[in-house]
Amino acid sequence: MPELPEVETIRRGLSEFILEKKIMGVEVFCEKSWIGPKEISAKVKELRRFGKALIIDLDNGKSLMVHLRMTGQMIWQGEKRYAAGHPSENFTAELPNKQTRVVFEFENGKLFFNDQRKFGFIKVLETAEVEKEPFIMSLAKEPWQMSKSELFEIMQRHKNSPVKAVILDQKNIAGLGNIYADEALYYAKVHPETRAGKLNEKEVGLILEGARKVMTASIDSGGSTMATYVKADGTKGDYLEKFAQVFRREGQKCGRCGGKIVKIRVAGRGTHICPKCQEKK
DNA sequence: CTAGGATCCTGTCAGC
DNA sequence: TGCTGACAGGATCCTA
Repeated sequence: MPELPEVETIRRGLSEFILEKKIMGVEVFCEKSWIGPKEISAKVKELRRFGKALIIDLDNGKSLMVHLRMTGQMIWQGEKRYAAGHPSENFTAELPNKQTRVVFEFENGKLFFNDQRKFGFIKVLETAEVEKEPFIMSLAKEPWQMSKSELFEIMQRHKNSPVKAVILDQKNIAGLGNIYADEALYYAKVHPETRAGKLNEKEVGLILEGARKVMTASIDSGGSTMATYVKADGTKGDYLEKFAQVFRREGQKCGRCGGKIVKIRVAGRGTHICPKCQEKK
C-alpha cells in the first residue's frame, strides 16, 4: 500500500479541497470498509497523519481514521480531480466503479475511497480518542524523530530477525513499507536478510539516514503513487521512475556498481537488492 | 517476550 | 483458450 510518503501526499493534496468543507453524507458500498455509524453531517477541520494512517478531524467531535493498506486510494472529484494512493486505472476512470467502497458527498464535490482488495478501512472515532486507538498507540516513532541509538536498541531486541522484517514492523519504526524498506537498505548497503543483531551502529545509522532520505525525496515528488491532477497542472508523483534505485528494477543495472539488481524473497515479501553492493554477512 | 507463517480479498500474469 | 498457482507498496492473529 501506500506508505508514509503516499499518505502524506494524500493529506496535503486533499487539504486543498476538503478543509472547512461540509460532508453532506456518506455512501458505503462495502460493509467491511466502514466501521462505525454512517450518518455524518459535519465540516472537516483538520487532516493529520500518524505513520500510514490518515486522520480526518470533523467539527462534531468525531474523526475518521483512514487506512489504505495494500490497495486503497482516495480520489477527489470536484471541479478538479486529485487522486493518490495505490496507482491504478481508477485514477482516471469514471467513478464510482467496482472497486469503490465508500463515497463522501461534500458540498463541493465527491471523495471516493477505492480499495481493490478490501484490506483498507475507514473507522469513525471520537477525536479525543484518536491517540488511544490501538493501531495509533502501537506506532513507533517515524525516522525523523528517532535517533540512531534508539534504532540500534530495537535491532538488538529483534536480533534474530532479518533486518527487513524489523524495519517493516510499524511498532519498531513507523512509515516504511515494502518500497522504502528496500530503498533504505540499498542506501545503507545492507542485505535485507542480515540478522538485525549483527548490524553495527554505523550500519544502523545509514539505514535510518536512508529511510529519511528516500521518504523525504518521495514526499517532495508527490509520492511514488502518482498523485495526479487530471484537470489541473499535470503534476504527478514519480518517485519510482525518478528515484527508486532497486524497487521493481530487477534485471537492471545498479546505479552504484553496475551490478545486476535481483529480486528475492525476504520476510514473505518480494525484495529487491543489488547483491554486489548489499553483501550478505 | 520474539519469530514466523497463515490469513483477509480481488485481480493479473506467467506457465502449462 | 482455459486452468492453476504465485504474487501483490499491509497488518493482524495464531502458534511455537
